[in-house]
Amino acid sequence: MTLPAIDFFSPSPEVARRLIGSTLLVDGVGGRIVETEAYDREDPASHSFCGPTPRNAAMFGPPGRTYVYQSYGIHWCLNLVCREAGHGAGVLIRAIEPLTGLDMMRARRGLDDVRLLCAGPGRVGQALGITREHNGLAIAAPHFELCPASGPVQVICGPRVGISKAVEQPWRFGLAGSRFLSRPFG
DNA sequence: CTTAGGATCGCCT
DNA sequence: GGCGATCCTAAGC
Repeated sequence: MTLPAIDFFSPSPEVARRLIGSTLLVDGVGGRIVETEAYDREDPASHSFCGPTPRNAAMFGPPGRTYVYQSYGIHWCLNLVCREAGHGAGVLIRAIEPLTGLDMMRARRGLDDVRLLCAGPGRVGQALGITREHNGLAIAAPHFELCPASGPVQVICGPRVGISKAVEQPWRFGLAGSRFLSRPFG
């Protein structure tokens, strides 16, 4: 029994919840999404809060595409754009349970521990080989594979991580009981 | 042109 | 729990 495909025109918290349990591959490497965060316009913690800029342009583009940004000059982080074009909403992929292409991910990360391969947005980017070249691409395009969960998924939520504003919004979502989260839920 | 700071990570104590 | 890495962006002068 397969759930319907994710509607990226939906509000970002809804998409973030729906993405939990989905399988994401980039050039055949990846696994099951176990942690996401939603961001939206009118959200002080969002890159889109101050309006469109060259950097966040993809976030104001069509839904169902990627928004890739670099964090702290080091880490590449992957988002999926939500809502209608021009709105400025997205979902940050924070953690993945590694399933496919383990050796490739180990090589890219320089680690053996499967638990740490994709436990955090920067780690996800490194393990999946995400770079600026991946910014603004359709998630339905050849290099990507996104398959909805094949059954019911138990999702938990809590406050987002690593932000100083709008911390109270419980827009972080996770797969209940997963050992591949970037950190436990409160 | 200059500058401050960030949706993080890894290593230190 | 704290801090340095490391670089790009955006805003200010």
